[in-house]
Amino acid sequence: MDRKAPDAARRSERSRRAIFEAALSLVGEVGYQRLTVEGIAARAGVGKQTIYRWWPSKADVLLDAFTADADVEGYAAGLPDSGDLAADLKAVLRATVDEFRDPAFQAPYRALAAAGAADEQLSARFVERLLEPGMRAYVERLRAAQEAGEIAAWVDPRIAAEMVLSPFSQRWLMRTGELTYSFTDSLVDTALAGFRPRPS
Amino acid sequence: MDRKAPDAARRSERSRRAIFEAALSLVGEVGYQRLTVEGIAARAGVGKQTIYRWWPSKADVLLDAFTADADVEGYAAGLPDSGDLAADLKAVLRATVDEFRDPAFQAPYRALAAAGAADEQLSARFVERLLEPGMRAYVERLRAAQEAGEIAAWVDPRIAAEMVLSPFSQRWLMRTGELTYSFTDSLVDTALAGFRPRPS
Amino acid sequence: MDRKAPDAARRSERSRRAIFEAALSLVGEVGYQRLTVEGIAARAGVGKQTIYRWWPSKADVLLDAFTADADVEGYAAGLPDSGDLAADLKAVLRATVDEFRDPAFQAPYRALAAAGAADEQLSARFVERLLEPGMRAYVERLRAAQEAGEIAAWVDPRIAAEMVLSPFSQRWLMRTGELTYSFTDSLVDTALAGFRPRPS
Amino acid sequence: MDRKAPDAARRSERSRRAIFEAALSLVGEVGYQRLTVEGIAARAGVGKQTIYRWWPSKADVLLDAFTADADVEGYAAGLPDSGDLAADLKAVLRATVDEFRDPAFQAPYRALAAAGAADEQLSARFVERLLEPGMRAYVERLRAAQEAGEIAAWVDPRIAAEMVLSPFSQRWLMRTGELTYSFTDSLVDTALAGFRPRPS
DNA sequence: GCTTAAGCGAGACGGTACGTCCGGTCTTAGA
DNA sequence: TCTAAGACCGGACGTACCGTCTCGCTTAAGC
Repeated sequence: MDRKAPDAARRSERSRRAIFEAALSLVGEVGYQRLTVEGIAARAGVGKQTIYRWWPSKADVLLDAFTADADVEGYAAGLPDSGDLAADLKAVLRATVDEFRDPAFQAPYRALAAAGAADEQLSARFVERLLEPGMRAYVERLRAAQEAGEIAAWVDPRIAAEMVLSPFSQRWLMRTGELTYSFTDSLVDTALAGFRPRPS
Repeated sequence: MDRKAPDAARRSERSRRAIFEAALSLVGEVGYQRLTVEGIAARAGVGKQTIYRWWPSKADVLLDAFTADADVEGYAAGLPDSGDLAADLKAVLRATVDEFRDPAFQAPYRALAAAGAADEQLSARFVERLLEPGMRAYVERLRAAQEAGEIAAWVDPRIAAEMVLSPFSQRWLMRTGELTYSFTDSLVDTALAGFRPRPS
Repeated sequence: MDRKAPDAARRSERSRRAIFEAALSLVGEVGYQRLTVEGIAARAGVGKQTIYRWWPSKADVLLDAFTADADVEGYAAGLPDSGDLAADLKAVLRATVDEFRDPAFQAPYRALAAAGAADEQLSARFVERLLEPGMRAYVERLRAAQEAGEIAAWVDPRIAAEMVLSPFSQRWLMRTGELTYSFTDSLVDTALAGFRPRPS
Repeated sequence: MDRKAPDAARRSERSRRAIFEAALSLVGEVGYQRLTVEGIAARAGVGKQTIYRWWPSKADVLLDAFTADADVEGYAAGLPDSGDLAADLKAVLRATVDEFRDPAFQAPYRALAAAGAADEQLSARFVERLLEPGMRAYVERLRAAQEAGEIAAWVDPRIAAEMVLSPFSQRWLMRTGELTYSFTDSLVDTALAGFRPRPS
């Protein structure tokens, strides 16, 4: 029930891209707090109204900008399955450590996470588009391992996935600890040790 | 490094308390984004300068307000130790679930977490004063269990604590899942299953 | 030299008028010292920025407000010339006495005079737009009288005009004496007595 | 009916002088608008309350500071009387031109005049202490000249004095013209020409 | 000479207004 | 009709001073 739905067919692709680039570069330069719609419009060479016409807030611009860049990257293909669960998880997590250390990736992602933590509406979109697909890939890899007998039947793959991923996310988001390969390796080892099927 | 340090001995305790109460009630009513220094000052019956004299930002006001209220509450005493680790962890986590559902607690805490996620300076204080003491209590309870032989020697209590706590924190902060007793119970059971000493 | 010149073509005439009316009514109610840009904006139903966009200070708002009202009124037409110089000057000065006793006229005019006395930049505009046109009208009427032989050739009309007008202005501005018809009549009589061509 | 009259006997002469010096130097450096009580107190090394205890406003401080310096200077002795009225007036006015060109004199005097123009209460004190004594000296010199037969009996010395002095004051205060010796000489010549007793 | 009450330097306090920044809406001209 | 541009109303920012107040300290007067 918006005032009037703009005609998407007539939308300027050039402006859309310019807005994304401006938003991503600005969030890296000045941070999310000082990222402004006016600033984005000015750098993109675009009128403010062109932003407000298509997005309700700077957070939504950033979310689209970020996913437009990154949506191919994703976990669409799922996690690798070499048959060795521990090795696969460690490899993926080490890659993730690298990714989260890249400032160009970190700045907008952190901004979105922080904005999502504060805004329930936004967090729904953030989770759906960024967090959930990743988590699902882990859950499915764990389920596959379970079917292959690598993991005990009583283990809930969702809980297991969260036990591996959340300590990483938390350390990164709240800066409660360092993000090292040894940390992620330990996470995998400690978790999998408990999930192995028991003789008993 | 500051322009000039105000004289803390002359500080008005009345104003300090009024500011805390105003900040906590306002953040609950209007949320963090619309929480303003002006609004706090107005509700507290205080000049804006009295806030700016003692705190650099609304986030710092809120952090002090929250910890002034809560700093006795804390984990200073450590987690209970009944000898039954699983029962103790479940009880504490269930209490935490209740706490995080209380709007009066949740609003300022979430605001601080979100602000900390975006601001490195702030997150250092947030972690030190709120997150780390809680985490340490878990780590110590786990270490005690390890010494009592309930947990295998190879387990790193810090990693173990994060595997129990972070999934909870992450679900709450990012709203990636429900916070139920059954969730926290599952976390404890799944984690501890893997940590038990093995016969082998 | 300004940061960026606003586009005068897009200016809101409605806002401009509302600002003038607010400024003039407020200066009458609370005086110049307590006249504030915020107060003007509030009464005019206008954002503060709309004032700062077009005027550098409250004094400039008032100057424009006053002259917008009064610029037709003025001495554009010159002083009356009935052939009887003394009568003409007395009539005009008596009218001026009445005018300067009207609070609606006096409040903004006095405010501008006081602000101009303190601020060289402002006084240049104040003199050019308000004082000088009036003075010029007197100078020209005196010159006409000189050509008509009513005034001696050696008299400098500018000096003569100041000798008639300045005592009046000074009494009013500094409150050094009463503004009565008999005072202005005396001024005219005393001055003209000396300017008459002598038989000698 | 003040709250409580402070005990003038215990007043600190050192502070009083320091305040005067600070006020006069500051008004010269930053102008009257940006002259602040806090600034005066800081430069004088004095508490703000020490100023508010003895003066109701910065204008009153300045008025006292200025007259404390200048009250000997004054016209207490009256104008010189050499027997040649024109010469005496020209000499005094030329000296006054010099004085009003001295920045150390001009800054506080202009500030007081401007503040007095805006504030009726203050202008009463300003006129009484600074303007009126000067004017009275002129009136008396003119009366003496009248008694000596230099000026016609019908001339009102007060009007005559204002016709000589006010054009000067007005030019200076409102910056409506230059302050030159030739201007003041012309004023004297033009005025006195009219006041001479006539044969008729 | 000792007490005590005032003035004093200092500066925190509740306020008001400043001039700036930006949010989100609206208007205009151009493509 | 969408766009670039930007004026508009509104409201919060962080700062500067206002005039009041309270704190110890110094200091002169009166006991």
